Order: sequence, then structure tokens, then C-alpha cells
Amino acid sequence: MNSVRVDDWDLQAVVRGCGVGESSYDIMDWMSWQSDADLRQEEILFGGFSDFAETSALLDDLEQLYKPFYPEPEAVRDVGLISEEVIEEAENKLKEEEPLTDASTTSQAVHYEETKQRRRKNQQKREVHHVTAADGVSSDMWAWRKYGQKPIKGSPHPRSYYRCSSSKGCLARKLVERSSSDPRVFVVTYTGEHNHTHPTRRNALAGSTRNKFASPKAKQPAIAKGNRLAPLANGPCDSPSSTATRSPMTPPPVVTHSEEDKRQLSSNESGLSSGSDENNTVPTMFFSDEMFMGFEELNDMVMDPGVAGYS
DNA sequence: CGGATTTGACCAGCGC
DNA sequence: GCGCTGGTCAAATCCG
Repeated sequence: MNSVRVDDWDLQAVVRGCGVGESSYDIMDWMSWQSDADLRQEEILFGGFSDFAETSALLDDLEQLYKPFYPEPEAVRDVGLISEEVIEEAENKLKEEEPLTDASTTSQAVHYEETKQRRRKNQQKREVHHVTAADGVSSDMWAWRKYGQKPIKGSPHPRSYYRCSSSKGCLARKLVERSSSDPRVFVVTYTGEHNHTHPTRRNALAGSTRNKFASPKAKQPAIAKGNRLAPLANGPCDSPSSTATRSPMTPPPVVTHSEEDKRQLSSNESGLSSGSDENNTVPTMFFSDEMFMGFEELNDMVMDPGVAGYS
């Protein structure tokens, strides 16, 4: 009752935890241990956002405070990119196949554009990230809203579809699914690009739904809220009730601890244990009351402009 | 009331 | 042309 279980949270954390290319910033990765991979990632992700850099001193302090509350995250294992060059090459090939003999012919141009759009469906820029549940504790500053979930042939785990909710009309998409070979690994695929500036940390953290699960009184619903009559087909880990507006600093949802959970908690002082469900091989992290209070206080520190030093 | 998730339905691309 | 599959839509519902 008084501690936090994270097994229902992992996929969401992964969803929150990855950004696209140079325009993303992963605060938790930044706050995590600065492995070489992390440093490289930070260098890539951090560069374009000076307002984030301005708070680096504060976050550095927070890093030290947060360290005891997190298991050691693994670096992003693999990032596969389909480069712009590949897309361009595909487009050029398409143009060769369907040359526009008369650019002034509107219908032809429209047809060409439609064809291009259709074919580009499989040629969109994609970034494929392989992240672990531990990585998922981290998060980016984009807000993602889930709009679909589909079982994927050949995979025991469904794929979740997210779109950017930071801005209406944003074409950025995010696909999240578990690796069939290693359920601990989540495959996060980004498509499309954001058509807006990166939301500021302050804006991203603010709002009525911030800290949605931070209160000990808040309880993660046992059944997904969208359709309460429909039980989760694949278990909570595959059907996270993602919350795009959750603060990246927010601890996992609070759920009632079973006796088994408590036993695991007491036998695992590191705060990290394995889920007991044979279908749930993702590490399950527990948070004690004290740890949880630490989260809340730190969250408030970050949320409070006066404390955090935001102007 | 606004914004969130869930899930069945629908649509389009692709292979045979 | 047809069926399979992946991606998206939208109604239902919940939460703060």
C-alpha cells in the first residue's frame, strides 16, 4: 500500500523516454549516470535547447538527489536510422519512374504528389530506438498521446501508436512495441517530424495533470480507463495507460502492494526486482514511502519556479 | 469540461 | 481481385 510498483509503468516510461534526433532532450538520461553513451546522447540531444542548459546546475544537483531512487539505467542500446539521404534517394527514384512532363498540368502534379505521398508511407524517415525498461524511467519533453494499439503478427506483444500532442497538426508519430526476442527491450520507432518548437521544460512540467500519479492518494486504475468493460488483453505491461502529460520527474503510479510484492520488496533492498509474472520479464521496481516522498519533494522543487530558478 | 486511453471499425498498401 | 496486415479514426469512457 505504501510503496510504488513500476511494472505497469515501464512501457509508458519508454514512450515518454525517447526523442527524435537533435530535437529531443532526455532529462532523465541527462540526470542519470553519465556513461559515455549518455554523454554522446546528451551532446546530440542537448545542443539545441539553451533554456535547458540554463538549468543544468539545478539539475546537476537534482541528479545527485535522485540517484538513490533509480536503478542504474542502461544506455540506449541501438539506434537505427533511415537517413534523409535514403529518403531523398527514394524520392529521386520515384521521380525517375514518374517524370512530370508538364509541371503546369495541375492534375498531373496532384497525381504525382498523391502517388509520392502514398509510396512514401513506407519511406518515411524512421528512427528506431532499442531501449530497456530502465531507460524508460527517463523521458523526453515531447507530449505523446496514444491513439491506437494493434497486435502485430509474429509478435506476442501489441504495438502502441502515439502522436505528438504538443501541437495540433504535428505529424510526429511514435510506435512502441516490445522486442519479441527480448521482452525487456522496447522498440521505439519515430516517424514524421515535429512542426513546432520543442516545448520548454517549464511548460511541459506545468499543467493541471502534472504529477498525475505523484500523490500517494492517486491510484493507477486496475483496468484501463478508456473502456472499463474491456479487460486488458495482454496484461498491464503491454497495455499501459500512458499519460502524455505526466511530468518526466513524476514517479511511477501508486498501486496497492500485494503480500508477494511486499516480500519481494523486503528481500530486495536495491529497489529493483523482477516481476513474478512469467509473461512479465521486465524488471519491476519498487519504491518505498520514503523514496516516494523524495520524488514528490523533488518534483515540487522542479515545478516551483522560485525554487527551480525559472524566470 | 478538457484531455486522456481503449478498442472496434475502417482504410490503404502489399503480396499472391 | 482478394485477403492479410499495419496504421488511423472515432465513439465510449474516465479523470482531475
